[in-house]
Amino acid sequence: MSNPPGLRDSKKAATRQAISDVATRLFIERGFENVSIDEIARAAGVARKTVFNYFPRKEDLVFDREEESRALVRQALAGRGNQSPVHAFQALMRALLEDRHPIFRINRRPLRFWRTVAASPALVAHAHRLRGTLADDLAAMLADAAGKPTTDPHARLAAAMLMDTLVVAYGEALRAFREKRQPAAAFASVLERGFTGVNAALAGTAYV
Amino acid sequence: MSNPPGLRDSKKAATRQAISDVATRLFIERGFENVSIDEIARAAGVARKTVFNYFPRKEDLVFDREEESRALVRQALAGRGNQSPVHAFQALMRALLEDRHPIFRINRRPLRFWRTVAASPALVAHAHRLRGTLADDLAAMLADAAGKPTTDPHARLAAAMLMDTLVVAYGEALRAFREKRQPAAAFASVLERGFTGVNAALAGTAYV
DNA sequence: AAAATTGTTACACTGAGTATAAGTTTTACG
DNA sequence: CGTAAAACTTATACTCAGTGTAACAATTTT
Repeated sequence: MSNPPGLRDSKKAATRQAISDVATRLFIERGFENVSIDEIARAAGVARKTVFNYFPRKEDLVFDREEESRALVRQALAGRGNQSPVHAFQALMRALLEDRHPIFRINRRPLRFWRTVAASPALVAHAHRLRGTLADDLAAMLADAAGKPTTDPHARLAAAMLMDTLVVAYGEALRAFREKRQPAAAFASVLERGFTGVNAALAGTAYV
Repeated sequence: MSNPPGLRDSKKAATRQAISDVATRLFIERGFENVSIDEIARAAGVARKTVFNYFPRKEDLVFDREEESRALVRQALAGRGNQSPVHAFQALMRALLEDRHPIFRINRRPLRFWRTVAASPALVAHAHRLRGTLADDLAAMLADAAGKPTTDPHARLAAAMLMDTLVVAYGEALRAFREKRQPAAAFASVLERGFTGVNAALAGTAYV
């Protein structure tokens, strides 16, 4: 499957990284809307088309780590043993928090990142869109794990509420960090409230 | 405040309606992505710029009733007496369902509408975006009603979960309608589950 | 009936995103 | 090795959404 990297692949990785780095810098300096793909291509010493090659939409230059989280969840649900799908998901989140997993990294970088996002209507819109598609995916995974049809409303409800919990908890953790309070405690507090809600909502179904 | 309509205003309303009707028809016939603003303008006998005058973004030709629902909620929260904000919201939703309010209309029209939406990635994305901004607005309204800062995480959690409940319940009602089951019952069933979850999540806060 | 408002239009422009074919570099294979 | 196939990059040209501006036309006000 995964052969030794090879010159081509490492060049590709380098090009992709170069474009991403240049774009990130420009976006932070001047804001997402005020940087054109042309500029990014020029600054990265690459053709306009090459940028689109790696990042089909401009927003992908900012958000390009969806797949990572999806894989994490899929994996956790696959290896959940006889635990219920929702509890497996909740256990995963608690573990990620406990292990300080990079996906929940709470420091100055994501703070700056989300500040850049908040400053751009297009990026805020894209973030909402991502939340939506991730919730849809999670719903399908939960339904699948419970052996229900992928459109089961209980799965959709559970997935959406779990996503909300994560988003709100993470946002609150960042706020706590900014205000020099305890981020992990803030995160956990919202997390447990949300989980309590989900468990109550789904009581009596195959998901909890 | 509201003077008699006047020729200008009625012409405006007519133009807007004409554009909207033409666009709706074309979108249903050929799909959102396969109809350009130019075509809509031509078919409506109006300048391209006039279309953008009434509908700043192409997606607004499809979704243009956000404000309506926002007003409904704002109104309910304003006149809630000594009821908690979340319960006032829940009571409103139960009442809208009970009264067969047009906003929760369940028949062939919204079914076709959402089929058109589902067929277009851009429209699905926009629907997610709308869900997000409506949840943000609701959070601000709830926080405001409870006398908390607009960024209160509990308000955000409640608002997001309430939005999810509505979206999933409505989707399930449409599905029930399509499958000739009882839409209202399906709606109510998801609604009450969601509300139970929200109430459990927010227990002990100022919101329930 | 003239003047002031306000909506419509024509024109020109920017920038995202797509299509295609030609040019380069890497890899695979004899 | 050296050549051919595969894969990435590039140039070019295009479509379409969305914005800015100023001229124009219709309505409303006085």
